Amino acid sequence: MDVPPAPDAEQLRGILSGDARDLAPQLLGAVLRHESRDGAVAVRLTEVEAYMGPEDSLHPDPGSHTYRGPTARNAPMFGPPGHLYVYFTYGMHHCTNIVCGPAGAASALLLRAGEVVEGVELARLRRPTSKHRSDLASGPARLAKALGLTTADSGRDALAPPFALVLPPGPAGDVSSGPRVGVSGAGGSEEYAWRFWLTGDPTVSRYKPAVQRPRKHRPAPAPGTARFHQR
DNA sequence: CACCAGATGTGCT
DNA sequence: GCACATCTGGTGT
Repeated sequence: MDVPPAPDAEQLRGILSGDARDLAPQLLGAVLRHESRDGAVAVRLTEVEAYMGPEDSLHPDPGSHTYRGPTARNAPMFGPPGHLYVYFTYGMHHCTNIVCGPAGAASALLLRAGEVVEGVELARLRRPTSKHRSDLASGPARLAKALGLTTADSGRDALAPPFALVLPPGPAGDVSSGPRVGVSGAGGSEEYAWRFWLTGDPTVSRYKPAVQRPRKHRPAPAPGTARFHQR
């Protein structure tokens, strides 16, 4: 029985140059591996979310970090596919995306959850608070922590050492979809149901709707007052 | 299950 | 300057 050869890194990059929303189901079941000085950890992805860029005029994505254009932080999202976009949030967490789409088009898949399939001991050391093996990478910041990723890894190529990405040979299982987690405003609505997960997988993070923030009151400048910059 | 403190980079004003 | 954040873990009901 001939098995089609696994795509090499550049073929994989070609695949990843597609639309993140179409790629999401293919990435479910894929394995991302990171080898560090401390050892290797690999995660089989079970939950991802697509984020698009401002250039998608049909469906500009108000939930995306790129909605208001390029900045120093989101620059990797505008770069070539197959690279990592890692950002820091809530004062103590990192989240990891794999960049999709051709260079110049900002889109990515946020890695929300997975199953640690290699380096469970190291992942446990990195995540001492996890009580069960299924908790090790069950959430975007948990997944980044288990893989040992920080903003220092943002922009690095996920398809070259010390990283590796392997797609599943075929569909990994039934895929469900729904609104994205933690995205406030319209970007978190059913209209942007760009969260995808393997139906019934125990490592998928528990759904939590975005916290509804009462629009913070921004005092209007009193009439007659002017603002000017220090210099 | 609900609620909430934590702690700081980032981008808008 | 300051509000917000693609979240997590702990506590209490």
